[in-house]
Amino acid sequence: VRFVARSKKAPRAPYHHGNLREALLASVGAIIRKQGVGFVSLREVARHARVSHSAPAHHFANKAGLLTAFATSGYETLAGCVMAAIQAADATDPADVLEAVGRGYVRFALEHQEKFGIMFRLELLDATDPDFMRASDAAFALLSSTVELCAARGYVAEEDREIVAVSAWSLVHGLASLLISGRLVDRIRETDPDRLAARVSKAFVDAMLRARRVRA
Amino acid sequence: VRFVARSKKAPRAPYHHGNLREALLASVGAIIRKQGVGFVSLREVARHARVSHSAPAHHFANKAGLLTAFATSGYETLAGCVMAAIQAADATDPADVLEAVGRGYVRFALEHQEKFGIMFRLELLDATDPDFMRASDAAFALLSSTVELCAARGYVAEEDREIVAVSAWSLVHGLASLLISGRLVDRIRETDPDRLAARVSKAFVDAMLRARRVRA
DNA sequence: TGTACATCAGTGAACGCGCGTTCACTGATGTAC
DNA sequence: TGTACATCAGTGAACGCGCGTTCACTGATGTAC
Repeated sequence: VRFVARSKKAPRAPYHHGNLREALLASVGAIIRKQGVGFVSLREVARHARVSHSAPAHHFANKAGLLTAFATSGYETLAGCVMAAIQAADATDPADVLEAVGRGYVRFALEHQEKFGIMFRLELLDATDPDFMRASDAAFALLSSTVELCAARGYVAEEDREIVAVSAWSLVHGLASLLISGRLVDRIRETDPDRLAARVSKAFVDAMLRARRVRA
Repeated sequence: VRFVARSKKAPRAPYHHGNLREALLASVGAIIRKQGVGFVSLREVARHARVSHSAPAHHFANKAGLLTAFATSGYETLAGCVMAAIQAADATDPADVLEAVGRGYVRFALEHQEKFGIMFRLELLDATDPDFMRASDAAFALLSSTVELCAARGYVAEEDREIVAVSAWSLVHGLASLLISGRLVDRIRETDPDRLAARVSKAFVDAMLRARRVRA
């Protein structure tokens, strides 16, 4: 009797969650961080968010929809990290900005591995989702517009613009991937990833842009 | 009756496969190529190789063992592709060799996507397997020894050796990953991946090595 | 060359499990009047 | 302010499925004598 009375008094979990959509997305991240992408299932996500296994269906059409929304938030966070790095650099020279973009990209990947690890797994996502496309295009635009600015200031010859943009993206993407995969550890002396990213970005911009500047 | 007679005459599949281990590894590749990594299961692999679902257990301890053996063969193929590219370049200058290494790496990744796509997924593998470690170390040694040769010939300052090696690896690894992920398509004009890889490799070696050579 | 026997390489049934999705339901909320 | 009712956001049982692994088995091969 006392038990029943207590349970009546106890603050019952509300039937309506209030912000389940966001909570589910946060659960996806927590599960990937703790256990890995392979452990993400709709049921596990629901379990983590403490709702029934069929609750997610009210917010996402299916598993791919959930993961796509999660990846979309990843591209938004990426853009935010890159912009934060740009602003922190407080640079007027676009070559300095490009260096900051590189640092921001790698930093994002390492600080948000759970997001980075799924953003390029198109086979798990619905790549035609409009929000997803918008977010990923916006993130890519930060890089390519910086390269274009560099070209406008004479850092990159017109015909090299595309190669420089692709190289820059490949460089930081590869560095982040290798760092996360663990294949780089024990093969290099520089143990601080932020410093490594900064050194790699600087070496690239020094060699590919600053040293070959066509005109000021 | 006639049916029975025919089935008796028909060349029965031999009870012993003969080379099941290799056939299973080939099946892994075929399944990834046709359907993707997510479709690889021990049962599907056995089905593809036309044996019972429990046959693989005689050749691999478990699923991770099968995938690790497959990834190991990937690192061996990678080393082969890189060496083939080096020999095709017929170069004496180590900077030219480094360019060839880059081309070979990307070419391997694109021609053997089914292998590349699993070689860095350590969470699926048993990374402590001695054969796996040996094969991946050997592949990495091709790159780092080329960079060391470049350093010995004055192309890279002593203190930059590590950064150049990491940058080179990151660059080609990132380029291959982005090409495969499809995030690069429609964003660049150069549609031939081999040519793109050659241009990116050349731009990198030109800027990071040739232009900054310390001594001949 | 023949035979007995150990070993190897398969088979197929069975196990327990977690999955995505569907469906009828119910509690909570918001709105029209 | 109160009430009827539509809509929204959850629940929990049920479905059918494929998975990895185990196990007792059997056919094929190799080896000792």
